[in-house]
Amino acid sequence: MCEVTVAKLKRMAKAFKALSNPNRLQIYLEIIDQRSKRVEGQLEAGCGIAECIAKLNIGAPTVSHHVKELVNADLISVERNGKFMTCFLNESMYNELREFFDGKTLFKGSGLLSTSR
Amino acid sequence: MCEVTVAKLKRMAKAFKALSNPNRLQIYLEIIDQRSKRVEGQLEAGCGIAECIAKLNIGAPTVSHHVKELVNADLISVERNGKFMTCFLNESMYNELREFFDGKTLFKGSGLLSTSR
DNA sequence: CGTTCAGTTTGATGAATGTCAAACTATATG
DNA sequence: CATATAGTTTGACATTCATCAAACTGAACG
Repeated sequence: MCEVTVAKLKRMAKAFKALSNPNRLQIYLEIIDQRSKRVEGQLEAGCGIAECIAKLNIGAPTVSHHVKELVNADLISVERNGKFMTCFLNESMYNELREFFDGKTLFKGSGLLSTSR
Repeated sequence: MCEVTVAKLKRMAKAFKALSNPNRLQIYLEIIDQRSKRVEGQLEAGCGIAECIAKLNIGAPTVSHHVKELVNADLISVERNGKFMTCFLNESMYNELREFFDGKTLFKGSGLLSTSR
């Protein structure tokens, strides 16, 4: 009965870990920002990785690594667009995170801790 | 103009890091859960650390360490109550996190990445 | 005061993390 | 094809993390 709950907990922890590095968090925010521009009209907005490399003061390999971690945590997805890579927000994960802090969480009152293991 | 933003970003990253460990996340959830019970009537509910030690399958020193990290990230506070320690949710941080995923974030459209440094 | 219960502090240790430089791959373009 | 641009992979390194056992502190209680 708590199997789903434990799985969700681990997924959440993984997402939080991905957002726990300031540089990665900035990349994620940039992607959210770009998405809002897409909503404003243009279809395929997305966020170029090149931009992140240019704007953050860390090297390209590190940005590449961070983006991969965001993908791995299901927070974003990446698509090749010719020479460029474009990042897209994973809306369902974003919603899951929002609900987590909405007080509507499944965990609430579920006696979570008794599922130790 | 972005000083506040960068500070908030770091604070958020720190909070996410504190929630990035499954055991710590479980402790945090237990505290949220206990808080809801307080709202239901009893005044000083809170969450005993002893309970966490009993319910999680990690040792007391580790729980103590995790609790300290949650406090350090401003997610909770701890109070001595005779022989026991009691944990309380930091509501303002909880709200800050909720707003973060509400689309009402300050970061949005603020050209965050150009503040590299 | 001695003991017990609740939790902390102090090492120690193996694992994971963030970063970079160097070498690599893939796409576009002259 | 040669070159440039965008990004990845690999290997290395210093730092941080999660955990534990052992020793400690602080409150209650007989």
